[in-house]
Amino acid sequence: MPTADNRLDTLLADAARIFAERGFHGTSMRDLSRASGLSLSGIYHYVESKHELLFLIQERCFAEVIRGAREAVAQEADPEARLGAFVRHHVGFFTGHMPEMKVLSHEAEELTGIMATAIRARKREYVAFLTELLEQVDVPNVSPHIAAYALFGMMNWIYTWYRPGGDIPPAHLADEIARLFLDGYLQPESHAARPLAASHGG
Amino acid sequence: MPTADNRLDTLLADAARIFAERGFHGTSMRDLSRASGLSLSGIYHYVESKHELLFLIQERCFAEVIRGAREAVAQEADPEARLGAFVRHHVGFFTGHMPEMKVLSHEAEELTGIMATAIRARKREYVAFLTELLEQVDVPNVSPHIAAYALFGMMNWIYTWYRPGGDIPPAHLADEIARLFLDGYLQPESHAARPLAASHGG
DNA sequence: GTTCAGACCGAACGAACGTTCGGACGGCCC
DNA sequence: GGGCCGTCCGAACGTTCGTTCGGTCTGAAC
Repeated sequence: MPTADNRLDTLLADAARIFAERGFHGTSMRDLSRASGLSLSGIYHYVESKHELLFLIQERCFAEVIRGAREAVAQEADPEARLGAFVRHHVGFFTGHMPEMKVLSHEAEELTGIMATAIRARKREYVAFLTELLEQVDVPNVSPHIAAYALFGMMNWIYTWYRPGGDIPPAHLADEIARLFLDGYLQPESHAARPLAASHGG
Repeated sequence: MPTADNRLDTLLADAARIFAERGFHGTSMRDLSRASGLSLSGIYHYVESKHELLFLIQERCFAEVIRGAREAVAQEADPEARLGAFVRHHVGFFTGHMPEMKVLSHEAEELTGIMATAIRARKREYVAFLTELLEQVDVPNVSPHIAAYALFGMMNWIYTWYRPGGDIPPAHLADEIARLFLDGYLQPESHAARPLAASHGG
């Protein structure tokens, strides 16, 4: 017998899965009814609108990924290590929550009004957090602004090609992306052996 | 007096702009009618369906970006320089054709059947081209497969944050991304002065 | 002057959409 | 046992959707 909270949780999980598969506009409330086992009108007992479903998925996902990132980064002292921890956490979280993170990445422009404002604030918070980490690593002539968005691009693009359960383990993907961003593709030997890149064993 | 070819060209350009603004599913044929100056039924004189509009935008865009990439790469002999040329061309093309490239990146899963097959073939061709360039740069312990998608992520994510006409010139963005991918964020001095990174003046 | 094809439009089609409404059912309180 | 609230549903609402149909207009061909 499901509690009210559980019911909303599973409804959001189902909705995230279908939104990820067919897109927000490509999904009908009838699709969600079929997927969740609730009737069409029954869904409206838990949310006020289709847009609120999208909002709740994005809001909860942002809250969780931001909290996890702060925890992961707090365990490192060295600026480079903190940066590496952020990347590995983000990629790990992404591969572990593909539907929600795809909905977060791909349906970023579907909300309007107060819901859009709230999500934009979360996004600014998360981007600012990464930007600060980048600024604390002292490198000359590099824009932390561009670097932040380039890094998010490397990481968020995952949803377009990566399939969990394939032949790339999530931890390996996280290490590769962290190493690519920090050391670059040309990867001089002097850096290939850095503790950061080697700490997860390749 | 517009010729038939011109009319289709401007229709596709208008459609790409609106698709980029509101998304494929978020755009109605009535929106396109308003934006193009054609009547609702008049659009169907040029295309058979809304999906064919999307297909033509994507097919033409892929053809153009692939042709341009081959040209740009052909002018360099050194593998690293060819890789850099690919990145700078892709980013330059992206910033110069934002609506079409956003539609290409963001509406990649909306087509079905024979149209989807054709676009997927183009995509495979383009990804394979970059993968070959990556393989010709001899670096140990790096997966060209992951590197290709990471690089496309850095570059294609542009549409979510970059605004042409802002304070980042397209050429500067292209240089920064090329440098980030090749040398990494930590960018040791030994590589900061490499001819490739310096060739476009930073 | 008639024919004809290409370019284009107004009005309408059936289907699908998000949402609403009135009510049914079951357990808890008094 | 009667009232009540939370949970959930079937049926329908009005709107919007992609697409179609029957037509008009223009300019070239003969």
